[in-house]
Amino acid sequence: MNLSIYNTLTRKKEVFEPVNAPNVGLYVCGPTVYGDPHLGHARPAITFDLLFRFLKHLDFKVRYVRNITDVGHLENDADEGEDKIAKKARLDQLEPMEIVQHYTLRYHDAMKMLNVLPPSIEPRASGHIIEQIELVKKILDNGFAYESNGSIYFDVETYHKKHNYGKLSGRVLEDMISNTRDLDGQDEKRNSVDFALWKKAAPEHIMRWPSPWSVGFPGWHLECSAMSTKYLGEPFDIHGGGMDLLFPHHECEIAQSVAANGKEAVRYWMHNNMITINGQKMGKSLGNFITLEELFTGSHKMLEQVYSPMTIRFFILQAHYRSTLDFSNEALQAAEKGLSRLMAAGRMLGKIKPSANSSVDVSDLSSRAFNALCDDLNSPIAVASLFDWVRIINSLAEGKGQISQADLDVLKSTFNTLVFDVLGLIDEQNEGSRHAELTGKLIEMLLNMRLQAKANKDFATSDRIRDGLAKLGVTVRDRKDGFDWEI
RNA sequence: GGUCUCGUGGCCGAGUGGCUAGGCAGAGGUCUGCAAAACCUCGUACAGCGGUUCGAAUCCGCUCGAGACCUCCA
Repeated sequence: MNLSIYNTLTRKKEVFEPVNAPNVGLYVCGPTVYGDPHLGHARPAITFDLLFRFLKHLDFKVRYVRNITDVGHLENDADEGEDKIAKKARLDQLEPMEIVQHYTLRYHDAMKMLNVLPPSIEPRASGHIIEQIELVKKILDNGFAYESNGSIYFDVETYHKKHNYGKLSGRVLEDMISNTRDLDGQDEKRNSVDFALWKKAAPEHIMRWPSPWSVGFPGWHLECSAMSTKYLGEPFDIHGGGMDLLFPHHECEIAQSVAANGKEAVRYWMHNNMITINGQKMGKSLGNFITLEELFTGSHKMLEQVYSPMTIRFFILQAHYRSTLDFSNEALQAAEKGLSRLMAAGRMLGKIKPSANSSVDVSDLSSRAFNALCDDLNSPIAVASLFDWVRIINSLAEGKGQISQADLDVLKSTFNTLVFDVLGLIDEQNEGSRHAELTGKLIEMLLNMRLQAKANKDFATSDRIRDGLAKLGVTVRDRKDGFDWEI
């Protein structure tokens, strides 16, 4: 079974063939670090973490590059637009790099909690000014950019005469020109659709670097073009990001690559869809976003309860990455319950006693899940198939049906591979700290005493133990041959 | 206004020209000292109206509705 992925460029699913197998180059647009990471950030992070993990599972050698945007991302496209980082620094009276450091660490913390693997390389825009200047030079030399008052702009119309500006987003340049509103402060540009490659910095601007044209800073779109090809070569395999970056960001990346090198740098473009809240996009500018920390601590007025990082991860995996996903307490609670059932079944696997023969077909179970992931990362189908396993595991645990030792071993290892390695879920109850281990042993000691009490028909003691544990948040479930518990 | 996407049972969400995912919630049952869990059974849903077809929720057209992008956003 081959992996196929939906390529935004061609609008269809294509069989994935790396340029240089078994190596795979993957670039994903990371965050602009000027605020706390929110639920929206979790979507691409988890989507491409799944891709990263699955590619590795398929024995590809993946170099995963995810950038940190720490300069050049303007508030808007008008020339007066302020750099997001610089603005935050001004408001908080901090060095821009303090802002960058603070929110980069916050982002890393959140990613770790979501069990998102760190990328192979995490380059920063500010660390690649030289590469970006070189790229601007090439584009200028090839006649696709012009200087204006110390700033360099990409000449979209000239580019479009030879190439197709809009091929990724499906936009028609002529329409865009006629439909663009007049914005203030665009005097430097020849055309409203032109975008900045290099901006001359105002005197009060702190983040500034020398260049042949002015002391200034690079344009936002430039960093991804410069950093992706620096580390992944040209062309490289997969470029990912949120759908909202499709235009203009990724369209401009293509234009920059073609203008500089005469060819496109990316073979497969992948875009995750948005998370919505009450049917509307959750976004910074709309002010309706929930930060990941608020979710983990339940501290947001819209949240009815705390949602664990794994609940968020599972919630996101239960939808296909190209669909919008609507946030609600109800949906998140459903995900939480489903996940806990899945994890309980995983723990139950260790308690199943093998028989001489099997009444279940183990190989059949795994193929459905892995085939689904091969089909453009269809994680919802993969997850759905897991629940077939859950039913079988629970039935086996109750002594209904039989499984041989060999099949049981296969079942365990496939379950672990799929659930923990590929989907990247964590059994939060089994998180193995020494405290957790001790707690588990204490709980089991109490439950064994309760078992004894039950055997003696001392239900008063038995209930006292169960109720006491319940008050501490430990759910007890009686089983034929003992008990099961969950925090 | 332009470009595009979507409209699936109480909720979330897959899928697809004929074999009616899955989760959560709900109903009944089995088990159990009780409870919970687990297991079994139960919902014939695909916005509306036409058309194509032996057959469409799945393809086409129209209507209505929602959203995204077109300015920063994952």
